[in-house]
Amino acid sequence: MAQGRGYARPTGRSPLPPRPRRTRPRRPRPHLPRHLTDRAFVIRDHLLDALRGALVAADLPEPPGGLEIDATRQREHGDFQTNAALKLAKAVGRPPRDIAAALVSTLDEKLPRHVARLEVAGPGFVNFHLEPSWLHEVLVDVVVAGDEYGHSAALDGLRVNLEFVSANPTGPLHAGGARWAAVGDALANLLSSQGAQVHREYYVNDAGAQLDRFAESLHARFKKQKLPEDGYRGAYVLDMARRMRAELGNGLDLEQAREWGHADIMRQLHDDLGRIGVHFDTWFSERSLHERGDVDAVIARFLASGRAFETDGAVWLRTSEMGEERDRVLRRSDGTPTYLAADVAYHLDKLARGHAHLIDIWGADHQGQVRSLQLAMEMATGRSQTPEVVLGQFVTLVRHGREVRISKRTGNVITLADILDEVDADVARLTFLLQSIDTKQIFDIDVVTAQSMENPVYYVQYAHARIASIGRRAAERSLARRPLGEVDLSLLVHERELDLLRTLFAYPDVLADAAEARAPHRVTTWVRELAGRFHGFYHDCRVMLDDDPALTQSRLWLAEACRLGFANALAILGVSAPETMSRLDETDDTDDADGSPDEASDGRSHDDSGADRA
RNA sequence: GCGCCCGUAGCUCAGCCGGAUAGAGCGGCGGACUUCUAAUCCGCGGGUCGGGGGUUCGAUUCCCUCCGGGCGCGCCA
Repeated sequence: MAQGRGYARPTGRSPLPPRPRRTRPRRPRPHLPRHLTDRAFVIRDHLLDALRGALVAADLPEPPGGLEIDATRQREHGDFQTNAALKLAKAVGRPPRDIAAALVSTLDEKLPRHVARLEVAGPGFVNFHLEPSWLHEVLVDVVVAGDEYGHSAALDGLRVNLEFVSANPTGPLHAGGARWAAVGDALANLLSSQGAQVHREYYVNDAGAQLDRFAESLHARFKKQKLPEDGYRGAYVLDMARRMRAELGNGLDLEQAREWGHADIMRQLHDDLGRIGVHFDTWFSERSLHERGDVDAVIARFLASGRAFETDGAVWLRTSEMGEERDRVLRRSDGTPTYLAADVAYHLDKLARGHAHLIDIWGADHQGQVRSLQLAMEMATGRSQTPEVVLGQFVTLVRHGREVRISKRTGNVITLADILDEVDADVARLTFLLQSIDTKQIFDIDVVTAQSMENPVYYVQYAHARIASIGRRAAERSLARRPLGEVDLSLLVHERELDLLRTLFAYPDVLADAAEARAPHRVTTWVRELAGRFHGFYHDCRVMLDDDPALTQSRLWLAEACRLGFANALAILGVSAPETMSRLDETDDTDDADGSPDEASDGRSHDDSGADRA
């Protein structure tokens, strides 16, 4: 990530399109006393400095690719390790263990602060075993950073426009769209944690034929006529027709049905997204682009600049000049602009509104559009890789052990609202954030609902609630945390305690890496680990000890540091951090009750299920 | 045919820009509640990291190839 300070991070190929790199030098935000992000690297920089000194003293060059110091994976290997000797072996023509031994003996002359001992291990690693004191400093860092713990200024001030969901307004949001809602919102939080100014945006495709067809279906239902050939036959259309009649009475024409239907769907989308805590800054209407003439203007500009040409009454963008196999149509021979033309106009508008970096989260079925849009944007602006498109794989809904696939067109879908009727929003959100968006997700309704007591959400929330509970107990005893400066943190030496601190130490890296990789699920992975470690600590280490006020104080602070970690990570994921958990009784007989087949998937459903994927 | 994603323990998935004996949850078996909520903790069993090459001191991780699965390559959105 961004902290390429002191030690080199090789610039590897990322599987995703290039990321905005921090262009300005890191400058801490003024209102923050001091970031852990900055301080956490102190230990590594400190060790690197020492190591660099040892290299010089031993008359060794910097290893190719730079010096690296990493946290070890196994406790027996100490706290940090360097592979410097391994990397140096070939260049210097000496066995790696010899080099490592030389480094160690030099370092041994004056052990760096916090270092207990050094050793040569394995093929030639140098392992740093540290005193727990360094972890006690981590605790201080966490507490000092408070709510901003782990945050960074890496993207300070960068204006990011993040478009997600953007499902067609032809039906309620289904489970597929819900995944992008959870992921997009968490990604927005994540980028904000790195200092970016993130604008959440939903593109409303209210201009195309899809909406016409939907309006026809609604009107047909309303008039109890048969549906058009490729109409929308989902039950929700019937529902809507019923409500429309109740609200507006009989005798509506198609245009009225269209307007009412559109407004109603928009309200549903807004409400359903609100139920899982997702709120957009802008709902951008595609129709408005056409009405303002932006789409025509884009086409005219391409024609004027010679980047487009007219043949057989259609306008083509010369993407073949960009190394593509074929050109792309901007305006059909019937005079109507293509989806691409509108999309270009839309993304130009985002730039014009001052957003420096554009990110779109789309479902994998829209992959075919990525290149067209990016090339067209490059031809219009000279900027490549704009927008950055994050593609996510589908959600497969499973119920009663069977995959259920149906599109909005052909029948019912399991909507987000349906899911939220059975599962609380926290469970839904975290479930969507459990795994990488590169893998298709199996959303098993029965597992997510019935088995909720073993859900990771509760595991994590319970850990947070336990901390709150300790706080309440402490308050009952009028036991308050004393100022940190008066507390002897060196009493924290239990392996459970140190594990917690190591986990907290890793958090700034996790956040920064997750943000850069556009992978919010990594935050989920981290917070689950923190929860696991906290439960272990809680079990083995009693916090409030009547006969040991000093240890009690340091453990209260440790618990507080953990609380900050939970609150912070859960906030990024958009999951609540409850103070209490309602006691689990034997009351809920987890039976599966209902059955209705369905499925859904799509991301930026420019169409929705366009041609019936089923 | 070409492109993108995936293929890790019975199941669902982590494993970050290569690092030293591959992790978690669920499921199975066996333990721990007079003490801050046992929605917890501890132990056991379980893996040719899809197959095969290559790069490297070192590959689950990078490259090539094959197999399997998902998705995409329109004057559709």
